[in-house]
Amino acid sequence: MAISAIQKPIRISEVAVEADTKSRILDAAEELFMEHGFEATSLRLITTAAAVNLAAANYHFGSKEELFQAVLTRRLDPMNQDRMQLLTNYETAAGNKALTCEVIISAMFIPALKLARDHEQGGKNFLRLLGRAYADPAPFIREFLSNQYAEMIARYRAAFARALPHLPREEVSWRLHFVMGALSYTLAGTDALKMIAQFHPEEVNNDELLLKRLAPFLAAGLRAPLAQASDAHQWFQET
Amino acid sequence: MAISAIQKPIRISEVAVEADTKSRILDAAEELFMEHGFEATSLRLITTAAAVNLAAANYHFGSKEELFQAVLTRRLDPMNQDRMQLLTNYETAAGNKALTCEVIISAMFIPALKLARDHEQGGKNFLRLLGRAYADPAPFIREFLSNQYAEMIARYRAAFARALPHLPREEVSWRLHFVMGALSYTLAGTDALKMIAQFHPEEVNNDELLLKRLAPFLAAGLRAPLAQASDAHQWFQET
DNA sequence: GTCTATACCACGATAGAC
DNA sequence: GTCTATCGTGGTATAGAC
Repeated sequence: MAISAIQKPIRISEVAVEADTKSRILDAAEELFMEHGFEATSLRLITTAAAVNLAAANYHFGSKEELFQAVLTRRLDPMNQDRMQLLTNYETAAGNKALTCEVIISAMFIPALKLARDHEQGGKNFLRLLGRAYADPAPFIREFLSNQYAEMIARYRAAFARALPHLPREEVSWRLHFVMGALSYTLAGTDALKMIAQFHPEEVNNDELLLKRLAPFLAAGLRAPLAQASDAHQWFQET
Repeated sequence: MAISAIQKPIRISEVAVEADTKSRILDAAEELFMEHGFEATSLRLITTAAAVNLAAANYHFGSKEELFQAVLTRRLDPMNQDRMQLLTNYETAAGNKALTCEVIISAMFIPALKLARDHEQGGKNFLRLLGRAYADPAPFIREFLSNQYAEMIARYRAAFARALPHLPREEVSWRLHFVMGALSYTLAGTDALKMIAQFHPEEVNNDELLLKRLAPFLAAGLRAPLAQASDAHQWFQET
């Protein structure tokens, strides 16, 4: 579950070695992908920063795409494990009672915040990388995330369905989709914020404060009354 | 305001000419950018599809980036004009009274729906392209959209601030940010939907139905009570 | 098994001929 | 305006050294 379980462990016979080639590539790639995005980061830049040969990247990871996936997996996998564990803990504590939307949302956010704070500086940028990847059109990224998230999404959809028993299952799925959208967009942001308003400078990069604002917004949206067919005219009849 | 006002008009002296080189490039680029995204679409692919020489793209548009901006501007500019005009109309009709969140949201959505329906097939995909561009890390895209949206965003922020007088201005800005995020993510989606649930097939590509679900969700979020400092513990104290 | 040098083809861009 | 030729850089495959 820890990061070390995913990286190739250093062989015991070696004592106090430098990080091996594979890890050095992974670290350099993470930093550069976070800074410039996937397409704008060249393998030559990565391997130069890692002080390894160009061909080593393809040798260890197969392709640039697989290297990118390895970078994401290393942090994403533990975070999603945490999310599901936290949800299980909450459900156990609640016994037969359904969880509230707020509690479910906090189970999604807390592991993300932990990641952002654990690797101070690095972790915060990783969330931005993740948010961007979530909206990336590249099929390999979409498919990869789809697989990485499938189990977690299913667990959360079930939890929200219990918390919102009056909503049709379809509506629950849509609203979960909106929640994921607002979350990833918000995490990817910082640049987008500038176009909307001037904030207190210390707030823009404070993920905790950011999510404290986002969570009530989303919880209220989740609890919104189901739109009736008779309401439709007030939205889109005109023009 | 119409699209033809932005494209270079065909000179009157020519009768029933074929679309000129510049327009052919623009049309082919729009279709291919929508299908594969910016980075994955090569100028060689575009110029081949448009049946023009490779160098013609750079001659007419300067660079691949500027060609992309031209593709966006052609449809985005009229849409944002429509949005602001619609908001003005609503405000005039309301007189001194503040608009409701629902009405303001509909002023954002209706022009997007009009675009999606006007150029059937093409327009729908354009919204996807737009949603993706909104989350793209490329600096030139972020800066371009920032400029394109600045005026419209300012108008809407003011409208929401009037509709939500009890909220601090900062909170209004944040919530508008969340609204834009959920909207663009939803528009960019279709792929992301698959990871969340199986829907009625006819619904997945029905933008009108989609926005009818999104609008009440967002309106409820906008009206959410402001989180008190004393509420904070229930969100993020743990772990 | 690891790592390196090198070659290959596609890309965006541009200079110069027509 | 349009085209050809060419440049530098990108991802990738492979042969061979250790």
